[in-house]
Amino acid sequence: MQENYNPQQIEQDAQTFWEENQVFKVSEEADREKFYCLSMFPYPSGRLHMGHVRNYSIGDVISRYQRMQGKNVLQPMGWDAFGLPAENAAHKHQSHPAKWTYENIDYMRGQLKRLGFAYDWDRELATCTPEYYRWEQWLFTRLYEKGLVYKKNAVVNWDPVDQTVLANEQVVDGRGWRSGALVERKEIPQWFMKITAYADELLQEVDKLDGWPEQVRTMQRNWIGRSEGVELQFEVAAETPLTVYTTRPDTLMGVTYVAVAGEHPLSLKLAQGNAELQAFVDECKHTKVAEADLATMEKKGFDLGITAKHPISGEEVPVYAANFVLVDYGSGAVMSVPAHDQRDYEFAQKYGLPIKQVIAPANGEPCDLRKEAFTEKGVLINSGEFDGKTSAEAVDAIAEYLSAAGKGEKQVNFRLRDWGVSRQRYWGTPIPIINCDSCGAVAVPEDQLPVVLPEDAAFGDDVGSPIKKMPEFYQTTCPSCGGAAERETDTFDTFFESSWYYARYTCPDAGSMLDERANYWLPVDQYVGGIEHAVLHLLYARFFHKLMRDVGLINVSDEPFSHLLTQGMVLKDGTKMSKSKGNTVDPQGLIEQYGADTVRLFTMFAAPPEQSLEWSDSGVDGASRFLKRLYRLIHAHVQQGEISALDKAQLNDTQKALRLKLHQTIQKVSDDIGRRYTFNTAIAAVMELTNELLKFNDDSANGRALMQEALEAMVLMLSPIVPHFCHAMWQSLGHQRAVIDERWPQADETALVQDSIELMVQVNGKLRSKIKVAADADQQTIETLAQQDAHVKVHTDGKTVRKIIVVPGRLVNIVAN
RNA sequence: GCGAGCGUGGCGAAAUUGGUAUACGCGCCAGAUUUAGGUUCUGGUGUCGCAAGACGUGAGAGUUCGAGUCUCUCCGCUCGCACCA
Repeated sequence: MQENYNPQQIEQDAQTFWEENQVFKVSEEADREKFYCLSMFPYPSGRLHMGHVRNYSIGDVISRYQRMQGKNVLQPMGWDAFGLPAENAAHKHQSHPAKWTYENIDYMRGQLKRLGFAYDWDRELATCTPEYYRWEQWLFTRLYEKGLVYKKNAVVNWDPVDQTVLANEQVVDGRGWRSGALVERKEIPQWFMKITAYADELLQEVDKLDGWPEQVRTMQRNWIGRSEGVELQFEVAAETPLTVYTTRPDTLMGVTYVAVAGEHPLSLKLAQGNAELQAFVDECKHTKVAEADLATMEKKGFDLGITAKHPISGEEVPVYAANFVLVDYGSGAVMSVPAHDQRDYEFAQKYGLPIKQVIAPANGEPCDLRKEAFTEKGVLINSGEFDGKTSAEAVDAIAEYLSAAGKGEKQVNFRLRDWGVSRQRYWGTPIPIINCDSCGAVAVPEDQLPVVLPEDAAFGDDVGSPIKKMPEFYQTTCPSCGGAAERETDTFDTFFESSWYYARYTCPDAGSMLDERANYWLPVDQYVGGIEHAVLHLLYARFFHKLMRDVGLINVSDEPFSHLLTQGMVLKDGTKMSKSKGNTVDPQGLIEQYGADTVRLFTMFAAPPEQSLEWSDSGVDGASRFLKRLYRLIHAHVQQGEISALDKAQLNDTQKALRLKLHQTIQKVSDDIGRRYTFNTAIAAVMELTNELLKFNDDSANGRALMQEALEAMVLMLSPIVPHFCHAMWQSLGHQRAVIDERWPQADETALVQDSIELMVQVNGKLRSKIKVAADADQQTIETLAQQDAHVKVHTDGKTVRKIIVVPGRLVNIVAN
């Protein structure tokens, strides 16, 4: 053993050992309990950032801990390799997305290996390879046959100068990020996946995901957003009736206008020959597609000059075009009740529309509609035959009335919308569809898959997808009639690839989408990734799992991830590390300076995994210092030579106290790592023990045996976190077998027995003293001892003791006045 | 706007089931070692107060013998919002 800690040497040796012995390669073993630990795969953006290091350190600690529990642990890694940044880089540098992506993968793979993560690299996959994406093309064609995908028009951000579709992040202050042109909303035909067909199951099974954080489950429920309401029609003279959906049919008699989207057919029709309205419709076109922008922009409307007939009263109410109504969500029209909806209220105030109260507070209290809408439920007024009914009664009564009149029906709605998967981009999976003038959209037959993305496409200054200008790609023949036809040149949303990669890792070389191995490994036992994926990625992956189940590829589970850990962001100076803010810390430099173990130790120690982590350079120093101290402690111990067996019966008080502390630490660390996932407190407990050991100067045979016991336990407990360090220390402590093959230490119950314990003594809830009592002291003894205590007496003298509360093993509270 | 969180020393944080507020680490102060710097080691470090003690977990209220923890109101910050991944 060298005198000084040399992380670079130690880490190289450990990694060489792991690689030569292929210790992380796993296969299915029917008689062993499996544990599938997955971290969200990275987008190969160039270099690892601290968020990756944190994510993968957490996953690695859990994997290594589970391995020490004797489980057959699968921990894979791969690349979420399609995406916009590769395309942007290609346009910028006139290079190619494939080259850029593969070079990034090679560099980042090297970084991951240098960090010593226990991955089975034989299962590595990159989603941009035809071997991967061919199977999602296959699934898509199957789903097309099953009617679970369809094509419809949908709105995109359109840059009129660059003549291209922009992602939301490419729209800055309403303008294209390159051209600076005012972005327009434009409708184009796109493919959709019927995730709404699974809305009920996706919602119901959230209840079963008890290994997920409650906040994520709530977000999923809210996102799916099941609501019960009524769909009803407002007739418009000489036009198609307007269909609206409301969750508050009890307020129906308070409708004073109807609003339709600016791009609603009715608005568009009336705009012809009405310049003012046309200007308003055009203005509506310049709203970003993002919901947040719609919700926060100024609400504007335009009187269409026509009326709609109230389905019950027959009253004619004005119809407005409004910029906040979405044409492609629901029916593109909403009924408005200003008295009982705040947004409608503000709109009515702005445009001088009537506010008609139809709900009164149930408790008879007055409500002032001069200030704001009354949005709670209550009792109906001004509602004709429905007067006096409660909101709940009125919902049924009004629904029945509408149903009988053929003007409406009760309906369950979901906020969840079908998933638009078409992207007008190059660097993605080609959508396996051929458009034929006579046969329509035809799925590419199975024997013609994969539809390979041409990697020789030319990238230059111009924006947009190059395959849209490559006849050699899109010109083809119709598989159905044999006539000339054109391929889809759109590609899939990259969420498509990330929705099933977890399953493909189980059988990365399968000659089908998945094979029987998936049923051994699935579901994922622990999934680790950023909280920013709480809704979309996780929902799409849950959806895909059910799709794969329903085409017969999976039969062991309905859900992909049984436990989920959402890690917090890495911050510097209080804000998220990002290139644009210039506050990034490159892990590479730290690894070279301190070694991988120090970087891993700091990221695990600085904060619990679900909280944001504030970066601190001096904190990294602290982590490094701890490893050096522990190294010196082990070195000094090993230098003293042979160790004899511990004689538990002959321990003195100091030794007993240290051994108690040791086994309490084993208990705590086991709980912190195994159950609580609070790695920071686990490390703190080991640090505390280290401090005790540094003070423990006992050269006796039993003292040295106890030191050996403690150091061995600490090395085992730290090995998931700083595996290279522990690999070397385990050898130094005299072991032949590698620490990677050892089991997790067990606390010795006999070491945990205590004769006496300390109790806090409070008077009226304030801490006044501490008393030492026998561990088995009865309540009467404790009460007497507490009352006799001098510090207690100061506060109870002259008062009457009313009550004494004894919390066993913790405290005594004397209530006196 | 809607949805979900967070708020504790100078800083990162701990307090797991309503029961010792600030463990562990950083920083800082003092001392030892060292030619010096760095390293390493020892001690100290919430605020006010000479002390006894009082105060103290974003603000305010409530429940309780007892509240960082539970309830309500408010303030501030962060994340997501369907084409960033």
